[in-house]
Amino acid sequence: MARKDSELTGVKEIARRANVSIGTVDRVIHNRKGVSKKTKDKINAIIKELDYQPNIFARRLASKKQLVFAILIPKVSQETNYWEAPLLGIEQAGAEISPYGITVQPYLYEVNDKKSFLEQVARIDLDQVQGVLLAPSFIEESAHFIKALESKKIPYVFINSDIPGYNSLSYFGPDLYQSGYLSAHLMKYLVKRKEKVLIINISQEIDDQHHLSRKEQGFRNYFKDHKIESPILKIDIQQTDYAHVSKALGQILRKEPVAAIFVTNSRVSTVAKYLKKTKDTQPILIGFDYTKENLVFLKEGIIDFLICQKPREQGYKGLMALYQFVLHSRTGEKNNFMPIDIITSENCDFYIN
Amino acid sequence: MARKDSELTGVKEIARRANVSIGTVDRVIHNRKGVSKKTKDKINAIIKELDYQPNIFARRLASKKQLVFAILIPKVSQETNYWEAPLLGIEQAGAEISPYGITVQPYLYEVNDKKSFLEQVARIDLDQVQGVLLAPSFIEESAHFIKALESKKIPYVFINSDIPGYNSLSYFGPDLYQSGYLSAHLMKYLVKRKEKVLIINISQEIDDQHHLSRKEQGFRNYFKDHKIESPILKIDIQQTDYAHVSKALGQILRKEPVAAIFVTNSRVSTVAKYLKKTKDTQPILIGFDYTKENLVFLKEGIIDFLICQKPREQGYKGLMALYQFVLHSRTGEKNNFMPIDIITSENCDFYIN
DNA sequence: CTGAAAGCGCTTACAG
DNA sequence: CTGAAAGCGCTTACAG
Repeated sequence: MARKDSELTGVKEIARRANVSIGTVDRVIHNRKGVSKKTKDKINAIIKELDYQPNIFARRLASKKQLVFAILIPKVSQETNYWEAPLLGIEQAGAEISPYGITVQPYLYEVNDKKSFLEQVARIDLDQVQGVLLAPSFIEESAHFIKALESKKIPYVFINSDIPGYNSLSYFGPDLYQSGYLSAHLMKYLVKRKEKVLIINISQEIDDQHHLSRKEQGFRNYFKDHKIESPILKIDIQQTDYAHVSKALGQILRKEPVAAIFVTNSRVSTVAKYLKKTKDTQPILIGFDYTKENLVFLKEGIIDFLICQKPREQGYKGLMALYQFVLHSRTGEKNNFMPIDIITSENCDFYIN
Repeated sequence: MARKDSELTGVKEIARRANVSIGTVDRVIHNRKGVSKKTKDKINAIIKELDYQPNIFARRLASKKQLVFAILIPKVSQETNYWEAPLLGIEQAGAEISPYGITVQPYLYEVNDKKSFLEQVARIDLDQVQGVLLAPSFIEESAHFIKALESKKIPYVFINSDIPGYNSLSYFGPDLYQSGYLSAHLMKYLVKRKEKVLIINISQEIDDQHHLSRKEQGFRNYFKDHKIESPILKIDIQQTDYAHVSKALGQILRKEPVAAIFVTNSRVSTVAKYLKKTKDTQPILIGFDYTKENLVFLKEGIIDFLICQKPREQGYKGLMALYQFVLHSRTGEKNNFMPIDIITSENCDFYIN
């Protein structure tokens, strides 16, 4: 039995109401050119009126082309295996969405190397990419790339650190300020009144905008807010290799013995390595991330606390957010702050990224 | 231009090779009857040889029927809002997979009421259901239901507690034994040598197979393994209302003052309520779950530690596992133990289910 | 037990 | 600027 006209669904019903062919409807839906403003407006009105939701099965079946998501994050380096976890999460999400015709293409840069970041960016062909998941480690270089994405209307998601003020789809990672603030809260329990505390930033890139600075601010503000009298020293080390770090540490620690040290990133293991070699009384040591190197020192008792923020989940959820948006136009929360997990030698064996 | 025969894909290629129609191929793929063994075997061999993966877009487009997943979990009760979290996770997953033609039907039973469990089970029409997500609170009653599922070949996933020995697709929840074990580890730091510790089970159903017993075993075994000399008392309270619990507590605590109490489930708030009213020295109190009631007592310092195991994630991941299996024949890990999070008044505001 | 045909709701050339 | 038709890879009656 033939369907009544009024029961048509989808493009056919739209076409019928607009008195055009489904081809024209398709053109309007995809914002392709070659449609008069008049018919375009008419069709759009009907789409709105019907609250038309395209059938994704039909769409993906008819259009054989794959969607490509580019992943721009650091590669695992000799210094740290931190970036293994996000990649695992991304791979899992990638496997789950691959049946929907999505291909994930990783572009991995050296974590300390702006040039390598730019090289990877150059390799991405934006005409072949429908979404980007990135860790914007280098702020200026990222800004440039993001402009290109926005002009092509390619959606992008930040993980691990964000750059406020951009129109990213969403962000999955720590609340940097808050994680510094919580570290200070922990610190409060561990140092006595007026004992000195040292903040260490170890990174090639350190400036006021930078991610590490936001953690430092959180840390300092906790001390301010709670009127803690311990003086805060601070040192920036812009060469990340052990030789440089140990030299810088030696200089300051010989002059200024401190009760506790707060390292603003995963490089805490480098500091631990130095402390282990000195026989002085060991200061309390707090740092970031569940890396292989850090775990060793945590279990040895050199590192006291690690703050960790679900790196694996950042990758997984970040990619899923991209998928939800590109395939289903579904947007979730913009800022997704990971829980601030406190890892000690006692609970580290149970930790799940 | 006509395609070369060898380029056919999917059912058409299978049909060509087997010298049958695609209708017959479809029958074999779906194990429908009415195909001679001979052709069936031939087709199955070809499917295997080609490693044929059905195109889910085409499948879902052609077959207009919805898939239904039944959710069988407790409803939020007056006594505890624990089950709110899993339901939220389930709803989120449900929203994400609804574009794929999946409908989620909740069947919520009273957490303390076997009859209500059976009533909900009776409401589920197994001929209309393609998967089940359940919290098997009542062991015998669940066993019966599971048998029905297995005879109909309906896949099912456990959350929150499992029943070992069944052929569930997977389990998302605590490692019950381990969470008892970790609780004891915590306890070790908090009680002095030879001080008494009290274990409290509050539940209508308590027996050797039961979930609570497995936590208790873990707890006891930690003490054994580590030769901790504190004597362990234990009490089972099978009426969960405050009147009964407080009476039972009064009886034992008047006779036997204890340094610490371990409540094996979320009912710890009932114990806290009692302790708050007595003016005796307060024992250390450890229990389970991030419920509204428990949080109040945690912040007041009556409850010292809450063990929490991501109830929201259990629901989300459980439903996703069902979806992955039913739509993509993808199976993950069978046992998915949630991390054992330790919540204190210090970090409770940062906790994410 | 098996086949031939229609149709699911889109996209993609191609024709005008 | 627009339309008509073929086709994506399945499932679903229906016919025999």
